[in-house]
Amino acid sequence: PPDNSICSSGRERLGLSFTIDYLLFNKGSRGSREETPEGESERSEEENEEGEGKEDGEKESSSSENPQDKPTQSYIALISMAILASEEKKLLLCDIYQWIMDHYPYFKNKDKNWKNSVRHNLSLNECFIKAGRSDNGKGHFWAIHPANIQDFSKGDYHRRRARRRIRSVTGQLPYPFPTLYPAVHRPRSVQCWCCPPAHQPIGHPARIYWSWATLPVHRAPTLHSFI
DNA sequence: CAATGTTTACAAGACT
DNA sequence: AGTCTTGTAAACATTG
Repeated sequence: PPDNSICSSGRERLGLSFTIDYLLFNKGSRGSREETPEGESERSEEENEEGEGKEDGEKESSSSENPQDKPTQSYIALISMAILASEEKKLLLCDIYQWIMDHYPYFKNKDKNWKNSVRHNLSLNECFIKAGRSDNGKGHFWAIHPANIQDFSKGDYHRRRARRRIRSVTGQLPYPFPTLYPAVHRPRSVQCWCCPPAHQPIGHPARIYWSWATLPVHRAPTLHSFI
């Protein structure tokens, strides 16, 4: 599917085969995207991606295991699955709890330590980012760093790779950024962010960037990028 | 106050 | 062997 906000060279530079915009605006046709070149850098990272065909994100849950057994998936995996299974690819903390309990009965009627671990993982791992406040102002939506969506949606939750990818996109840590994922009302006609008009001074973005994740690699995000 | 979020510490395994 | 990842625990801050 065409993504008219990002030209192919820009996408290539980013090493991303889709963006959060893609996820928000092209629901339903997921998974049919071409592979990213991604040839470099990732070399020795194992390729044991068995989690392949979980197209619908739901059904695989705890499947064959005894529901009372602790899931073998890491917290990163559980949180990511919850988020990716949501309509808008973002969830409140309480919804993440709920999804995990719904899909992994092990966590039901368990003490709260696992919730502490969930919060700990959300805070600690760069692959999880805050995506706006909740409606009631209490807490944030949590989303997956766009640089990780591709891997995570394939069931590849390796953090080392995840971290490298984030840094390769942003050139720095993901925080602090003032605006995350405000993209819902983005006009479809916006021109490609990575190819500004010729008259535009270099390094001076002329138009609003819709999420820091879509910033070109060669231009480090700054506060001005979001205003 | 309870829920949420951040941070530190430590141990066990996995990885390089 | 050193580093990284993951899970667990816990202290503490923030927020409604």
